Amino acid sequence: MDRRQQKTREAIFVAFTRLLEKQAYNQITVQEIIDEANVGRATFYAHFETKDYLLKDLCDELFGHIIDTAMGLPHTHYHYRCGVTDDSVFLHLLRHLQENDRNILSLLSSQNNEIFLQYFKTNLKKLIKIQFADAGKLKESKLPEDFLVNHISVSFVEMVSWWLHHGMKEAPEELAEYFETIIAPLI
Amino acid sequence: MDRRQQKTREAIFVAFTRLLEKQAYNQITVQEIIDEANVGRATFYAHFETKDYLLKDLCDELFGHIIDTAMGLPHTHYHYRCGVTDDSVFLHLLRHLQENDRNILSLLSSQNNEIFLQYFKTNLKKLIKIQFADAGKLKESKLPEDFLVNHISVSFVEMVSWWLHHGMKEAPEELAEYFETIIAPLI
DNA sequence: TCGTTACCGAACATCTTGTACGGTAACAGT
DNA sequence: ACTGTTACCGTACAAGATGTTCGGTAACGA
Repeated sequence: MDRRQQKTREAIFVAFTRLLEKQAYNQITVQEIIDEANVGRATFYAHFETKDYLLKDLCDELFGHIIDTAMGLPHTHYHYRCGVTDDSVFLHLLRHLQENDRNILSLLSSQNNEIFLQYFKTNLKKLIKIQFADAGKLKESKLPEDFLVNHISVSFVEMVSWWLHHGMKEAPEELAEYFETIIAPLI
Repeated sequence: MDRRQQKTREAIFVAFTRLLEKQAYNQITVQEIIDEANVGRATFYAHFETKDYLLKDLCDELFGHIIDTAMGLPHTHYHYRCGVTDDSVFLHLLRHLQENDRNILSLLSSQNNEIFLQYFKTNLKKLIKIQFADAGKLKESKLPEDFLVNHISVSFVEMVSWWLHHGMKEAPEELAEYFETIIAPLI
């Protein structure tokens, strides 16, 4: 890919991220983005059809990356005794988040957090569905598998949201235990 | 209050709701709202400062109503045996939802559902916090009370969301049992 | 009946959006 | 090093949205 394209795309992402940390998504205009990114108007539209597509592409990069690395991990045994094993996907995700890769934490705790939490959930759901499908873990439960996958994904993401809004006082390991407590009885 | 004001306000709410069922919130313009509601431009701005405030007022009416009626109920004993008692707040809410009061279901299952789910969560959290504070139920748990209140609220609302997106096949009673299954072990 | 007030409709300046086009310079491949 | 390609810039533009103003009309409550 042309180096010029890469730079422009990156500049727009960075500018957009900076704006998202300060303002509500709805209030951000394309004009502000191109001013902040210092690119021409036509250039912006050559890269992204609309502001919404820019958001989508940004999120695909952010969460695609996180989930993909988690995909590579060996599948965890969730109800393995009472504790959380060291290679738990969830603990891995929490640690990964704590590193604030690509300012993902700033976005997840900004006033636009709902948008990003939604993308997070969607991607996490895929991950969990695959993990459970491979492991064949949920057959025993009385609850529909689909319901359970949804519940687990949502619970995790919302726990992260809660964590952020309380100053991230807990260590990832402690949070993982919380999660174990609320999920383990179900599987 | 002047009857003219009531009618205008109601007309705008109805028009706005109709639009929200078809379009994304971001795409809806004030122009469309006043066309659909058949009111003058100046009139709209006399009632609502911005589109965002209109949304806020609408949600306050929708969820304020639902939660207020639930507030009036006697507090439920959640871990009362294994079953859900007939006067469970959650079952009450589910039944109330099923009646589709004020088209709240259309909004909760529209493409704008995230917005409304968020308002739902916020209001439900208040309700649960009060119920638990009065009953003093959560003292025994290892989890922080705040975390637990959040988890319960979020789980309920997301369960409703799941329900809607699957065609509402389950009866409220059945859903209430699902909820009991995922929450009861915690309290 | 009468003073008040909500509404209408039109006009308005200002901003945003998305597109178009010619000129310039960075790029990739030979 | 040369050359054709292509991404970018700057400017301009039409179309439409926003939020406000103002005088006239009619519904309202007392």
